[in-house]
Amino acid sequence: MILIQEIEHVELTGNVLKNYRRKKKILDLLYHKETLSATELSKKIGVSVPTSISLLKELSEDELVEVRGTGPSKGGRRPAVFGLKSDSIFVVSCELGRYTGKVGIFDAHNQLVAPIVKFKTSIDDDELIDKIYNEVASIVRAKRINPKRIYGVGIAMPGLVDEKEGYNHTIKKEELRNVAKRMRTKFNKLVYVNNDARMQAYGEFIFGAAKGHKNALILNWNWGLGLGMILDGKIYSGAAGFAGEFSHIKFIDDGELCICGKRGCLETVSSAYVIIRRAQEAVKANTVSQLTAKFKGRESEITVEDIIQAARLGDECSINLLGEVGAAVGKALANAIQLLNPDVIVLGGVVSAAKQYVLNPIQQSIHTHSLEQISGDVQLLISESWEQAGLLGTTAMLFQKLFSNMYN
Amino acid sequence: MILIQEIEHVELTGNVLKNYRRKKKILDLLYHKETLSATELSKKIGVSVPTSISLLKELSEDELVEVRGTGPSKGGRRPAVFGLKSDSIFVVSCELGRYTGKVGIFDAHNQLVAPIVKFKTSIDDDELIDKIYNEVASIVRAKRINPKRIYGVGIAMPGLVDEKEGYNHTIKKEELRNVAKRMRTKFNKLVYVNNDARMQAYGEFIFGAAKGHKNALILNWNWGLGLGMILDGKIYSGAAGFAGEFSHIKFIDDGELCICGKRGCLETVSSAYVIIRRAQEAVKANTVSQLTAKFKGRESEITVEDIIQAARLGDECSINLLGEVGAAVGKALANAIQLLNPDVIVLGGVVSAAKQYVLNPIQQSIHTHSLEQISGDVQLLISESWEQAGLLGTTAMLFQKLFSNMYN
DNA sequence: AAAATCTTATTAAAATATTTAAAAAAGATT
DNA sequence: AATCTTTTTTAAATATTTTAATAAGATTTT
Repeated sequence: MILIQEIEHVELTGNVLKNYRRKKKILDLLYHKETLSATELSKKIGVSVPTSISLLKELSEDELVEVRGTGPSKGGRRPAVFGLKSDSIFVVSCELGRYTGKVGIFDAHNQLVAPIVKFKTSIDDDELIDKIYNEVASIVRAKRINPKRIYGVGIAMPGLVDEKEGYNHTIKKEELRNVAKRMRTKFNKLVYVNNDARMQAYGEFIFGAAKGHKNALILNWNWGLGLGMILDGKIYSGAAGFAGEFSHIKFIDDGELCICGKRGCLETVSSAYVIIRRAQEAVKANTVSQLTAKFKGRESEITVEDIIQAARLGDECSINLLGEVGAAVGKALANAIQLLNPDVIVLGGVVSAAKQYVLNPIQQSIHTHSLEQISGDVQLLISESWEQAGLLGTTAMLFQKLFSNMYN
Repeated sequence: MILIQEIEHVELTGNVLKNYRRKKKILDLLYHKETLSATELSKKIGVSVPTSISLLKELSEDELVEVRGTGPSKGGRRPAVFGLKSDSIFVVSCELGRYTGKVGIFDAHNQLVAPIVKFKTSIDDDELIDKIYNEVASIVRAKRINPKRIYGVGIAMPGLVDEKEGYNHTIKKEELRNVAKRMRTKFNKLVYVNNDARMQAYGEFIFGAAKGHKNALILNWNWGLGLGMILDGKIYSGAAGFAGEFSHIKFIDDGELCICGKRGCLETVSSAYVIIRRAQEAVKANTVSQLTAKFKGRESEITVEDIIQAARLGDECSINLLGEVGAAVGKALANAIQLLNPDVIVLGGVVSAAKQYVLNPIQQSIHTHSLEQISGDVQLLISESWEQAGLLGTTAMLFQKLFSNMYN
């Protein structure tokens, strides 16, 4: 079975290597296109039709590819179209938050084989990998999946993650930082680790609101503000994998002290935490607000959702609060737009649920702070599938790694 | 002759196409590596040694490649090494400034065949293309170059340039904006047009201070501030080709009115023009300064070089002036660092000649305004070959286009 | 509506290209 | 000088493309 060699590090040469690369390329093309005919494939991989057909025959024998009916024609015999075989290639994708994790098994059509499983954990959890493994094992048992058909495992996690090394610099215990290595030891599969905002960005790029936009900024607006960037159609990670640290962009000279040790970071003005704190303060100060009526005396229970809900019901205090943080984020985004000239910006995370209450001030702020020629064509959207974005991004990345030719 | 087909748009198929691609790949590898053996090439292009040798034989017959001696060995027969033939492939590179242009003919070893020629022009000059053509023609005559051996012509020019279309949106007359088309009509060669800051960035990346750094920011600090970005080893242009508009990043709320119509752009604080104006004002106000002594009554003659020169001689007024603009640029760069996590920043342009008088305040400012983890490893350098950076970048880009496989 | 014609896909066989394996050449190392 | 290594060449084996033939369906004509 051809894909396994990626793990076993078998050195391929000559014709065997050529064959292996071509097959991977076919799998990759089918992963992205769903179905293709032998003729189309022959053009895309640069071989003649007979060769293309013989490669497809071999892939069918490996049970990786199957005929999925006939395609359309514009006046001739209709072609047989090929696609990835269902139930033959799976990957495991996991996304971690501050206190929880979720994991799912996906097939080559990016479909979940069972509902996403949630569990309590954190990036500093000693048993993180074991927990993931156990959750996966129980899905595998329940759905009677052949474990050999699982080809890769990926994690999207908060922190300063170096994708190449699979290293999370934010994990406290030094010996636990090499996440990729721990995963490989436990699963013995292809492993991929990256930052959550970047994987969400990739998910939105491949399947969501940023689909088809080669230059997209995707903001994960939560307790921090993580900016995932798709530049020239690829995830951008920066020199050390630290790109997109939007949270700690200097926003106000001599502003409030931030957890990072600097003053006036964007995070100190517009994180979900700050929004809640400001709402709490307003309630404590008896400001006229629906929140005061509802939460007076138990301010610590206020959530971002509550504030958004109040805004929807016309609460001026909440609307103003969301407007102010929106304007701040918009100003910061304007700089990013000026620098990167994206064609779309997608908002995700708890705060983005506020929709027009943050969209409008952001849009306004972008107009004020950047050149019309550059920002004029930027679409500003809210993610419609943020729950799955990170998992789907990780899945797509795993398949890409699986089907890519590392040599070249 | 194989390369000409790129211009004639001959549709290649099957083995002919395969052969053509492989030859291009060999040329590309030799352009970047200077010399390679048949064995090394066979590995890099994925064919066996006999095939590699036969391809090299064909390229030799086309006079594109030649044996350049024998390579080293670690205990066996020494390999013949191949390289691009001198005097057989040339390109024309042109760089425009606000009021002047310079042009040179380069061989495949990136060497000038004659000194750079300078001439007066602007991007709005009706006869721009004719002027370039005539300058090239006279070099061709003087050096007896076979015009058929010139395979491409490139221009690096100021303005909002869309690289894909070869369109400069900043040119006033609508009908002159399609620069690539005008060039193709006149020269009938492969044509490449891009923004000057981006081409200088590419030059620094391939040959200069940013060499080997896959994520580099290169600042063209002149009348405007253009930021050329190398991200993941490629020039980054953005969705519409407008990326890197550093000049008009919002820097001061409700600041000075900028030519772009907005207020408080970085350009209004730290362009070469602003530096000169502030020096002039200081002289008019009889500030204690070497400049006052030298230029009182003829303030309009002050140049940036004069200010830098004064700073070098210890003039406190000039040192402070450069320090202030440096701090401003540093603060803006800090945001870019936070977003993009580059591994090197290179400064070029007239103001960068001030060396430590701007470097130190920039460095200081970066430290203050960005996370140590991200900015800690960033090198801050001054270009040592800015005069040629744009031309060399354009040259490298032309060869890359020439040797790349457009289909794929 | 059936037959003829056109298009495109697939298969088969011949022609060509490429790789593999073995031999020869050239130089390095012992 | 003998042995080892690596490159280059050669010839046999294999793979791939090309060309031609066949198949299958679409379109047009009768």
